[in-house]
Amino acid sequence: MQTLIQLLDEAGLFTGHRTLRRGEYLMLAGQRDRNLYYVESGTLVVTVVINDEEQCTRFGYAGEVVAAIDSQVGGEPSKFGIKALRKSVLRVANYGAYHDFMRADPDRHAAYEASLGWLICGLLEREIDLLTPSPEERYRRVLERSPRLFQEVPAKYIANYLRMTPETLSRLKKGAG
Amino acid sequence: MQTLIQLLDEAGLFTGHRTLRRGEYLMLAGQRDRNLYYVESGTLVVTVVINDEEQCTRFGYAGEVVAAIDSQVGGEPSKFGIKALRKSVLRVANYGAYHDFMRADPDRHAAYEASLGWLICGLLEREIDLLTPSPEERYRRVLERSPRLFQEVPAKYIANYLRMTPETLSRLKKGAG
DNA sequence: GCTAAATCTTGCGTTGGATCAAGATCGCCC
DNA sequence: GGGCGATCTTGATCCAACGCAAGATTTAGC
Repeated sequence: MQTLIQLLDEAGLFTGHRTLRRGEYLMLAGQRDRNLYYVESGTLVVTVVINDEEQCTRFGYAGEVVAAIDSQVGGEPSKFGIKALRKSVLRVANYGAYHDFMRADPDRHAAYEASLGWLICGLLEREIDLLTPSPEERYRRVLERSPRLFQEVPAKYIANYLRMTPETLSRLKKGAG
Repeated sequence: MQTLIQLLDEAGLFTGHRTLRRGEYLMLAGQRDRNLYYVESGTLVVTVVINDEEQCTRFGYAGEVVAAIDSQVGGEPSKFGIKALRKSVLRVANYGAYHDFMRADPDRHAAYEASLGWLICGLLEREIDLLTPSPEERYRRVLERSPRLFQEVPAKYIANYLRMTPETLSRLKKGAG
């Protein structure tokens, strides 16, 4: 079966590559970004600044697609920034072109809508994680669902993502294996 | 301009009414529900059970539409329950029929996709609220954006929604006007 | 309108996670 | 592969929010 990325590639939607060093920003909060990025290698983090603190909202692993979703929907500058956690190589496509391409064919259109549905389910899951009162419970929930997170992302980002300090996460790891 | 509800009504999509007493459940978590509900009057709360505790994830006010979104997308039983906070009257439509109706016409289809987009933006906003570390800040963020919440929903539900105890919310109200 | 129940407020003791600090370890870059 | 900055661990202290309880107030239902 053909992957989405192969499909986009054959359709000539990718306009180029982008290489990021560790710590380099793909985009800053407050900017309008009209692209979609396929992560060929590396790891990205999507952040939002709350009270002058950078908070992690999700991660982009190799093989995944990232974009400033809120900016594509509302047309406004995005609230989110995206930063490379290590040297990363991305393929770039225009989001509007992707959008039009997906809507041009009934099957692709259905796939596009399905992807929105999964995105929504992911956000609902994330909301449940964040509503979970105990740090240990949050840790265990996410550990079970996203093993990749703990393999590829430095602990201090995981701690921030889990709404706790790095110290607390470190103690949880020790206690709960 | 014609509202979405008028459109659905004229298309004959509403199959009936449902009246709920205060405290009565429209649906329980773990059930599959294939309907969409228009809130004619009253107020609903969407909850999820975490560690035997009911947590509020959002509210349904008069004039709004609620549904077990995750259940419509994944086809699985929903993680969410929906309860009436007061006597409420709903109009009921089959979600699949609504879905097909919206996809049958290009304009409606575009409106349907736009509604998914706004849903996503709302969930992103909610994530930012929940990531906000200080209870006072969370209170002020939501107060500014959702005045209706504080008019129509008992404080203990608001406190739960804001990830704090009713006591803490009560003290914040006193302090911050 | 009256009554009962649910909700909200306020005070106070407790505590879990934050903060601060110091040392150990990791891993990136040259 | 070695040096060094960044990250991670561990311990000690602190404080903001929680939990409990009791009284005031509101609201629902008859």
